[in-house]
Amino acid sequence: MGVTRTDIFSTEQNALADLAKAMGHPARIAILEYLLKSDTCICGDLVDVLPLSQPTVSQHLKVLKSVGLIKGCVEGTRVSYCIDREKWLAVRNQMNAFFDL
Amino acid sequence: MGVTRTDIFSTEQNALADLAKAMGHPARIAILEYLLKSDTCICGDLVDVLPLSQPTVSQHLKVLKSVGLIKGCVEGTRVSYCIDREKWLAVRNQMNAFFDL
DNA sequence: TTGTTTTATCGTAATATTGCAATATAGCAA
DNA sequence: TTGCTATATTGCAATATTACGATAAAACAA
Repeated sequence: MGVTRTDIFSTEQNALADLAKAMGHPARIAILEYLLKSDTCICGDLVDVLPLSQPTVSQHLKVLKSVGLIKGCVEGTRVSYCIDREKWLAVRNQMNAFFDL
Repeated sequence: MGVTRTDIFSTEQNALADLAKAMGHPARIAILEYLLKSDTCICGDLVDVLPLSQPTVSQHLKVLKSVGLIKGCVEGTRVSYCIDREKWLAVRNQMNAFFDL
């Protein structure tokens, strides 16, 4: 019915699935790659770099933020996003653990 | 419009996103975990193990097979699925490379 | 104050996903 | 052949996702 049965799975299974889902769009992969490269954590540039509209980029950023992979730092009128390094390492370990099962 | 703009991203970005997307459902995580544990690569049991209908399980298996994470081995009326170990290692490396960027 | 810039949100249309009942298909047994 | 078992496919309804134009909100400049 278009709705995922999260209730019948473990917290860990849902968490891993949510992370994977957030990474399950090429635009979000591109955004993560861009943020990984630029430690300066620029945001508005993403709209220039990606051939997507500003609302669409904003939407993708929201998805990535919702799972904690990135953080938004407000700086005046601008919001500069950056990788949440702590979460990033945690997710890396989570992925490693899964693929080493 | 519900349709992902794959054309504006690289093959690598789309490939990684497709893999993540396939992993982006708790039922598919559960299926992968089950197949990782049972080297005997049973299939029909998945329908008993998971509180999902047979068509739904079959659908999830199809998604995992489409990205190559699992293989289906026909054995009479039964089809026993198993992890594609070669692909599994490749994906693990792909993920590692991404998270080590 | 009024403008400008930047980002977020709203509203909407098109498409995708999820889940299941019903049915089809394939292999085997009798 | 018929019947049984196991899996795949079809069809459908409900919901989710994607994308973008329009607009709102927030901070700053003049």
